[in-house]
Amino acid sequence: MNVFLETVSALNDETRVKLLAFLDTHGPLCVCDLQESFGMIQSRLSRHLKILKDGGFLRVDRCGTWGYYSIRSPLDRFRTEALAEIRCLQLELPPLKKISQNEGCTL
Amino acid sequence: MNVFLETVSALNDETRVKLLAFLDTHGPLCVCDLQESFGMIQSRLSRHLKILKDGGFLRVDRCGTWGYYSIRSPLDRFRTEALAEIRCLQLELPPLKKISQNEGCTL
DNA sequence: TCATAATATCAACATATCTTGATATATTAT
DNA sequence: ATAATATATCAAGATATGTTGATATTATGA
Repeated sequence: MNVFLETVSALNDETRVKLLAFLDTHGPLCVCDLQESFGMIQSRLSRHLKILKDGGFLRVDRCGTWGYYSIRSPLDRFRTEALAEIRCLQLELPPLKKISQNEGCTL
Repeated sequence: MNVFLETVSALNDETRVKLLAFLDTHGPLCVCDLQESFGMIQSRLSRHLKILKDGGFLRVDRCGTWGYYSIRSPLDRFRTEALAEIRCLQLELPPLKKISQNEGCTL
C-alpha cells in the first residue's frame, strides 16, 4: 500500500483518533496505562498503536518491558494538519489513570 | 459520524484517491466520462463520487441529465493538504476520454 | 533457572466496506 | 406519451477491517 493510503487508513478509526488525541495531551504512555484509561483490552490497544506507529503518527521508546508511545515529532504537513483537526474534535476522552511505576526510565 | 472521520474515510480508498487526482487535473467531468476513462461500471463510480461529495471534496453541477463533478473550492486546510499529498502520488491514471457532447452547458 | 509482568501476535468471529447487476428516477428528444 | 440517456440507489455476495481470547515473546527479579 502506498504511504498516503497507509497514513489515511491509520486515521480511519474512532479508537485510533481518540488515542492520538489522548497521547497528544498526556504524552508518553505505555499500553498498560492506556488500558487503564480506555478500559480496553491489551491486544486491542496494542494493535491500534502499531497501526498508528506504522502510519507515521507515533514513536515508541522501549524501557525494559514497557513501551512508551508518544506523538512522533516532527510530523509532516499532512499528519500535522490531521492532528490539528483531531485537536479540534469534541472527543469524549477518558481521564488519565497512570499505573506504570517506572523509576528507571525518564520519559 | 463526525466530520473528520467522514473526511478521512472518503480518502480511504484507492479508486477515490485516483478520482480526486483525475478531477483535479481534468476539471469538471460527468460520470459517463469517468466511466470511459476509468473503465469502471457506472454504479461503482457514482457511489465513489457521492462519498467524495459527502466528504467535502467534490461539488456537482447539474446540467440536464448530466452531473459534472469537480474539486470543491475553497477546500479547508486539511482537505487542501490531503489534495496536495494526492498530487504528489505517482498514480497510474487512465488517459482522458470525453464522450459527453453537451452544447447547452458551459462548465 | 523459574515466575511474573508487559507487550506483541495469531486465529476465529463479528462488523463494515466495496463491487456488481438490477432497478428506480429524472431529463431530453421523437 | 414513449423511448433513450445519464445518474442514483438497492440487494447480494466478496473482501477488508476490527474485536476478542489465547498464545508467544521479551525483560526483570527472585
